[in-house]
Amino acid sequence: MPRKPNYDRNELIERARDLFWRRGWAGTTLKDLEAALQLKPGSFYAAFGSKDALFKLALEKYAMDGRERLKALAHAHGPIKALQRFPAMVVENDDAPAKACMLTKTLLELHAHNHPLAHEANLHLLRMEAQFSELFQQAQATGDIEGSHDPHVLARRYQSDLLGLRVSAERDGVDAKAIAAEIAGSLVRL
Amino acid sequence: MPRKPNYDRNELIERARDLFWRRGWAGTTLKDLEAALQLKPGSFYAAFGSKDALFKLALEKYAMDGRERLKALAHAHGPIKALQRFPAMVVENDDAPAKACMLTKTLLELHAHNHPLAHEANLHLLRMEAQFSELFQQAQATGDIEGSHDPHVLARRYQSDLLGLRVSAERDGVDAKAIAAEIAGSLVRL
DNA sequence: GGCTTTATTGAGCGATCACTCAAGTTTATA
DNA sequence: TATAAACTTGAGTGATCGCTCAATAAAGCC
Repeated sequence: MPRKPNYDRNELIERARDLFWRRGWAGTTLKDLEAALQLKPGSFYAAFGSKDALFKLALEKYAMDGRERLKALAHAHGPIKALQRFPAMVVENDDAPAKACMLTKTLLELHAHNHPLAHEANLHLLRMEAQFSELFQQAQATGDIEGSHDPHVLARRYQSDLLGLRVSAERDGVDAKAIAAEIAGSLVRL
Repeated sequence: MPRKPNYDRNELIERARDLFWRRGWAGTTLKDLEAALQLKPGSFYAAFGSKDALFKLALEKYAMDGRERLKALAHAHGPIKALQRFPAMVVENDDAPAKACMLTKTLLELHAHNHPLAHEANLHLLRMEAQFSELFQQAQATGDIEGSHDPHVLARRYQSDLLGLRVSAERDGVDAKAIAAEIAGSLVRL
């Protein structure tokens, strides 16, 4: 009976993710979103409810993409090679709206305000860490790295290094690829 | 002939630094600053000119404190021990307004907007990196670490690890002290 | 072609943003 | 003690914030 929206909701969320990722939460205004999504205020609020609700969807899309990229890498090259290639992959993606991690940016911007989105970002980071841990565990099972290390400890350190790498990559005049190579190299000696 | 201000300018800058550090640039309003500094708008603008000008002063104070803390550590324990203790020192400072680095937060929030303060933050990070490099060089001179490593490469990686550590420390449920210990530990095997 | 249902539009809401400025107050010098 | 210079005050500026809503347009079902 009714009328269908003349936009692709999924594509709108992706465009919103790119905006939020680049400009941050406070740095992205509704005017920006209306321009990027080609939506008037009324349609925007009919479709998404609020700026925060859309940000949450954007965060989820961002996090899911990250998990799937890692999973694809592991499926193609095995656990240890996936962990070694992931840092460079993240840093060399020139199409991305920013080098820094959107979860990091959200966490740092909103954590002090006890904003629910900061907690949301942390949850996504935890899921990513669990995936790292799983890969380390698999790498131990296949004998690629020593079995004496605690995979959770390895994952925690690996993620911290990744977060640092991506902050560094956002800076001007820092050779992030070199840092990525060093992180990968440190996994060889395990 | 004139009248003296009834506040300590330096103390006001420190209070502003703590606010900005915690809440970020957009997240700190002039109302917040007026309340924390006990200054009416007129006095505020007479004293500092603008929110951005005060933020710049706060950044400089933050960066200088960091450099001096590292310098004091090196003077007390020598270069290699200073580099080993610095991560834990940063993470265990419970009085600080935040665990994350103010330079990182500023850079990530404002870089996409080409805001001058993002460039300012990057400059302070470069000065810090130079100080790390100098300590690595000294550690090589005293034979504490191998001479084959490029101190600039070591400093770049060390700083990246530190940035990651401090992002991790801002998260809930992450054992940052353990990560700090691992960063320190990796310096022993050089 | 009605009829229902949803999408679209855009003017405009109250709140808050960083900031201004004229008037009043305090202090040091003459 | 009169004067000049700097500091303090706080109401109020225009701009922008996220968001609302009544009016209008379009699409599927009978």
